[in-house]
Amino acid sequence: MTATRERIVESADTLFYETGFEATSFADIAATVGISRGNFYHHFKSKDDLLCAVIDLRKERTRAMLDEWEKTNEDPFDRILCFANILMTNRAKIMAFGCPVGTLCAELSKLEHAARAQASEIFGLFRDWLEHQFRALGARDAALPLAVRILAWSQGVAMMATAFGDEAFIREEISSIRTWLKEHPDIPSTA
Amino acid sequence: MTATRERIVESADTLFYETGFEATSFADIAATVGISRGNFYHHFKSKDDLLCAVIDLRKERTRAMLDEWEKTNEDPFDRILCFANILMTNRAKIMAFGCPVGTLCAELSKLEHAARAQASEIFGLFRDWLEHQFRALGARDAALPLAVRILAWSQGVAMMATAFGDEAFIREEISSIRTWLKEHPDIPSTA
DNA sequence: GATAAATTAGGACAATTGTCCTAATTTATC
DNA sequence: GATAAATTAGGACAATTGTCCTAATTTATC
Repeated sequence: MTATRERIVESADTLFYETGFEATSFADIAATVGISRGNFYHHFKSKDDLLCAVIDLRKERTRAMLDEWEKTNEDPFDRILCFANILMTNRAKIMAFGCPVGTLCAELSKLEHAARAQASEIFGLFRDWLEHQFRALGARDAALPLAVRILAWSQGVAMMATAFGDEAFIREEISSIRTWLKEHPDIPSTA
Repeated sequence: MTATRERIVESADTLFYETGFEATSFADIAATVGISRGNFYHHFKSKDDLLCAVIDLRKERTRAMLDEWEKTNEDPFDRILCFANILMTNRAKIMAFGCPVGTLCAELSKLEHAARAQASEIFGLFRDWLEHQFRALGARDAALPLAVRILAWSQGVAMMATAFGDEAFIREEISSIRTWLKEHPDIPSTA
């Protein structure tokens, strides 16, 4: 049975997000899952191995979320707005713990951790998906710059939300993103 | 003599930035400063106390930097560009360790650390200073939103730089910030 | 230059860390 | 239902953590 393994990854995912990778101990995870501490090494060969499993889970879930947005929205414009709206949907957690992707990348960078590049790939999934949407909107060569721009924008808003805890600001920025999309000269079909 | 205390704070400042607060041990700092490990407690009553001293140092240096920008630039427009340019000036460190202010805020949030609010005040210094500059440019009620917007923008660019390590992107974004400032309808004197 | 105060070195401390090992228990296989 | 395999619990481990204490040393005071 791999149920235990999945429960470990699930708990580690939450704890790594809410308290950080380094600050989360096996004792913390064991207490949450309800298993013995020495039992981890039957499922993972090290804490780094567990981290890799958590990152893989996040990548998988990110792909699923992006697919879902694509499936439930015909208009690429609306799809991009789905992306912007996660700031509002997850506002409580973002204000408390920051963006899960950004904060993990930052922590692994400081630790010079081998999984650093893997974590950045989650950003890569968003970037590529957004580029695809902008291209569908007719942005052509501007698609990639626009994708990174809106990704950076959302990261900036997330950081301000963490620092100042201002929910109204998040709402206003999402509104600004919508206006920016509609009026952008490089996006012919929405202008 | 307080020289030792200052050297401790100095080393801690660098190490907290480059490897994180939690991941930096007294042993690490002691090795850098070249003193005994048990010697810290004559200068600081705890690691949290040392963190407070580091944050105070950063706030002091931020104030000094902002004063300097104000002194060496007549035009508030140029002053704001000084702010945007730190992304380029510190690009190597930002790509390696992220923004020192943002990453500290994020880490302390996750740790639910008492000094969390203190760290956010560094962002507050930038925000208030930027608001002051936008007001000087005639932005009136738009000054505060514009200040937080450009602060968020810089944070987003810093995070992308950390994740993707793309120096050209930083350069392009600073250029975009300049254009944005010049053409913004809420800033009469630059439009 | 003697005396008091400030500073430092070195080690002890209890707690915690990730890791590993072994014995017990559960589960799957025939 | 016996046997093998997979899983788990519990504890040992060496290393490291922040913290504290004491004795030695340096510095300041008169």
